Amino acid sequence: MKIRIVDIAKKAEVSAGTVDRYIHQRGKVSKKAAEKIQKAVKELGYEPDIMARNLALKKELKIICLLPDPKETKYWERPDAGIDKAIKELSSFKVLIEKIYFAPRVNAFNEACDHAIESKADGIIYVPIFFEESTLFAEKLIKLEIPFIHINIHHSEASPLSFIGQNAYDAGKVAASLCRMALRNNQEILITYISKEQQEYSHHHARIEGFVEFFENQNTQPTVHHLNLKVDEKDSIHENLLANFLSEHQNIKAIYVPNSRAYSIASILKKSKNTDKMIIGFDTLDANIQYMKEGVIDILIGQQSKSQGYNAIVLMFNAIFRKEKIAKTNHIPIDILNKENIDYYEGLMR
Amino acid sequence: MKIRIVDIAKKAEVSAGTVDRYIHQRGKVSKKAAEKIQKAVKELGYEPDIMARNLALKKELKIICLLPDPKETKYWERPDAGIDKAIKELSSFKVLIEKIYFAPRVNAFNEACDHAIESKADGIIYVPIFFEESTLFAEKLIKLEIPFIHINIHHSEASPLSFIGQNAYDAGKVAASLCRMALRNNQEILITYISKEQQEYSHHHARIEGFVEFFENQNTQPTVHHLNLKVDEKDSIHENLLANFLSEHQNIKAIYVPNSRAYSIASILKKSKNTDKMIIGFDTLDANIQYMKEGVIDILIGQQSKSQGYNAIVLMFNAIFRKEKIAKTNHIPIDILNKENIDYYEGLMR
DNA sequence: TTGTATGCGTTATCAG
DNA sequence: CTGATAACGCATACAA
Repeated sequence: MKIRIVDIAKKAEVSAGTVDRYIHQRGKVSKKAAEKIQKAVKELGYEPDIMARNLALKKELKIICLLPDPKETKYWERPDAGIDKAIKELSSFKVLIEKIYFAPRVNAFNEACDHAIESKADGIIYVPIFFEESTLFAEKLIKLEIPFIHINIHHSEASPLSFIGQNAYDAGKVAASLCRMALRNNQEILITYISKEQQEYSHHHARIEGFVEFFENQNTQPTVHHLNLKVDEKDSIHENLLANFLSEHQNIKAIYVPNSRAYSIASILKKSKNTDKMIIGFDTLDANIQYMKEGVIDILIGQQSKSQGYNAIVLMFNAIFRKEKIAKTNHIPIDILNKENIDYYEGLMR
Repeated sequence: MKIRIVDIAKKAEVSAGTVDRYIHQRGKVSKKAAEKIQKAVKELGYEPDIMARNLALKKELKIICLLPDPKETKYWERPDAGIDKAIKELSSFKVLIEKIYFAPRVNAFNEACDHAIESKADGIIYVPIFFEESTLFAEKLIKLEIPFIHINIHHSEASPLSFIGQNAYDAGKVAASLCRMALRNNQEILITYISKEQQEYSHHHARIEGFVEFFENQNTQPTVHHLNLKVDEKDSIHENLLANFLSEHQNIKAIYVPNSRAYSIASILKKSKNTDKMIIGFDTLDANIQYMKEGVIDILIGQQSKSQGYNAIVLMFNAIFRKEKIAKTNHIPIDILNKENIDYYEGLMR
């Protein structure tokens, strides 16, 4: 049978109002009353009725999500879609979920943070894309006692309520394990990191580390080359650099791209009809998927981007609305995708 | 702003009761009233408040789940766990979820079906493990107008409200694509199907078909051998059969097990120190995972068993409680698992 | 065929 | 500090 507030009120010989004040520690309750109520709660085992609570609630909770503008970086479309899904799903609850996009630049990030703080949220979800600024922001939030969750990028020094994302180091190892499976003896590997000037991300480096260190524990260790390219350079420069590198190192049979820009390498190789290389990259951007279906990209590592956005919201909701304690880290699976299984990816997330 | 029943009642110049009767088509409503209400609903856009509805509801919905006894077939532990998760999550709603286990035999299945029908459920979820009996059961349910969902095994002839599970044929292709990646020229493949006497499942055969047909579309086609074993036979018989087969066909480098019994092949190969074969199988049973971590099994194809159970319930709940229309087929991703990513599998499902 | 009143469990307000 | 009571939006029983 269901225990209601009035049930424990009767048992404790006080009124429902007092029980409510005790349970939610609002207003003052005398010691005598508190003790009696505590006893009654323990004996009867009260569980609040979420439905009734939500119906009676006056003010609504506010959750703010800060994320890089999907218009600027395509990757963020999917977490964004996940957030939208959560918004729809939670629409019958009294929660207001507000999204703030920021351009992937330090000052835009800072502005967004300030804006979020002004909005007086009950919980904040953000992507700690800039290390130091994120730390600063976290300190402010802690001072204001606003709980916050990190998604996608690991940054435990800011001690968020929870982190939800992939273990980048191990993701690199997974990529390496697939290279090892496919490569023959003496074949070599090239790691191409295409990044913006002065803007390399720690999780990309972790993916490289994991990849490299995987082979250090193997019996036979293929030669691993590195080639760093800058996003701002012209395509033709990349084409030349890559072509030269590959012709100097004829044994390279696999190219590892530790961020979502595999499509860019794929485009070069496709143009030059250099078709015998294996490409392995990250993230299911449309462009990546397209090249995978054409057979240019062989493997993509997926990180369930949509589900990350979705679950960040749901976690925060459960934490502040239902007062559940949530896990400090929520590691997303490291998904191996190829031409054959890509069509089913993130199936039930729609 | 939120539109309530009284809002549209006022607009339509009738009482809330009439609106309620119209919306839920209970009781009679005059044509004039119906039209006015319809117009008001269209203009204002009414969305029922799930919370308030649930609070006011008298009787609770009943959902029954029929699934093979996890005690008899280990595989079913995970869908079962998923069902439990859904039960917990929906506990604040007025739904009663009842599980019925059956031993994996025809008469036990039939008994369970009868029992389910007697229980007068509002929705039934079951595993159509026996083809003809499932068809019969489906016909009864249709006659009784009880909606039902199939999980894990595809059986569209019974025309369930929805099917949730993997595309077995494509899963076979995924397995094949990984073999192709790993195999060198001239290396051969062995398919071992370990089944019970007179009890082969169509989805296992589909996994074999998909596997075989994948290679038919490739340039170079490895030789594929077949070896069928019966579960009831002694281990030693299997050991001998396999040993003989492998010594007769020295070029076999990969063994494909189209059901969850890869551990059984792994155990044989481990014992005989036959360590250079690649094993690829299905499902993350503890035994399979164990052998994968030891390096005996190389690849497992996962089908998110827990999430299947969980989502079956949630889907049914949404269908009958929130009256959502749900997709006829819900294909689960075809997950590629190896030693490196297995620890993160089904991460957020806990 | 229609309108109205009561209750679901909680929150929030207000008078004691 | 405490108790009583009116919402919240909907379902349901009953009266008209």
